[in-house]
Amino acid sequence: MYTLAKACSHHNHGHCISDAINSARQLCDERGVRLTSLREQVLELVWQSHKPLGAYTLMDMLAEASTRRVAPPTVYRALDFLLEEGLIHRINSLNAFIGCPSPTQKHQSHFLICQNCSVAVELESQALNQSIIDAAADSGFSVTSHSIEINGLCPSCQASANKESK
Amino acid sequence: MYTLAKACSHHNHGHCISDAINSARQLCDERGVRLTSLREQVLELVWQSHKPLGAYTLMDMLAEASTRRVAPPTVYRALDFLLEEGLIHRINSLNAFIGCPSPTQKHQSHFLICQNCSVAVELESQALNQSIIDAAADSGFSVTSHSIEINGLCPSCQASANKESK
DNA sequence: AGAATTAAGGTTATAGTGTAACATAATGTC
DNA sequence: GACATTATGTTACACTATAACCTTAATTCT
Ligand SMILES: [Zn+2]
Ligand SMILES: [Zn+2]
Ligand SMILES: [Zn+2]
Ligand SMILES: [Zn+2]
Repeated sequence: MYTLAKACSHHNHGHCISDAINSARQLCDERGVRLTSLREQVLELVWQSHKPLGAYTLMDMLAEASTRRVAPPTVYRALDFLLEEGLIHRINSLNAFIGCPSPTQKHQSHFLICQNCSVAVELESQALNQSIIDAAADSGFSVTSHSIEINGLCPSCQASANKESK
Repeated sequence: MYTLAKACSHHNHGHCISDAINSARQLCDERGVRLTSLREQVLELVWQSHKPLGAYTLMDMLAEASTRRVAPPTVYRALDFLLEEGLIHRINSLNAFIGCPSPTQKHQSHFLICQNCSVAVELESQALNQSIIDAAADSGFSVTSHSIEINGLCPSCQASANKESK
């Protein structure tokens, strides 16, 4: 799991990409599912940044990279596969997709989303998970999945905002 | 705030509707904003059930009720107003809207959504709110808003499922 | 290896969701 | 009533996602 501080500040992002691709290959191999070149290419495009990207943006990037036209179903099918295998998540409030840094551990989609720089990072909190389970149980609700999307400002954008206001 | 048990079982739903309309009128009056007949009509349609409804469904209901054609911007503008005033919420994972039973108290959008009967009810948990604030603070993230969408089975659908499997 | 089967991707068309831009009507202010 | 403001009507379009059908590639089974 990457920290928010890392994702929204300067870092060697090549490592993020190669780590994601490598663990995806291993994971797919272990599960006996096929990480085809198209799927890998889409995963790599998703990982170009820590910002969620829309399907049509990915489609354009794909078209640009391969000098051939790409139609929506092509990218959506790849995205469906990646979602299914937990290699990416979908941010519902943005209609956008982002790479998962820890696809081997099954987990729910919980995100911090900076409304200034658009960076989104996963939030992992056992206390938060427990709060959800408890709250649902109080209502007699049986939980199968949940998503949390928290909007606000990442540390670097808070710093910029403070400078501005001085 | 309605309980989940009430919303997903038989109850006098007329009360839900009239309560919602009455408090909306009062709230808009106090705030000096106009609950026009169109806005009130959309609010009433949203409250026809405890299930989130899409904008186009509402548009069709509106057209059917008023024997005149209604275009998307008409319903979206009414929905925007109702969202702005906190009279309804948007369920991002469903692209749908649902009435808020407690619009006078400002709060975030936290929902339990039954994947069987589609009923969605708000979840109010101070512990959950605190968990979010704490988890975000740990990352140095400054929160402005958040939404939680929990999918699963409501009590009555759990009961039905148990019967089925016997 | 060759045939049968399955999985993945290509292609076209269309469904579903949401807005921009501009015109008209209603409301509020002086 | 003149004027500014707000709300709604209208048309056209942008963005997001899927259905249906066909072709190609990979896997499986003799
Ligand atoms: Zn990175
Ligand atoms: Zn930021
Ligand atoms: Zn009710
Ligand atoms: Zn149910």
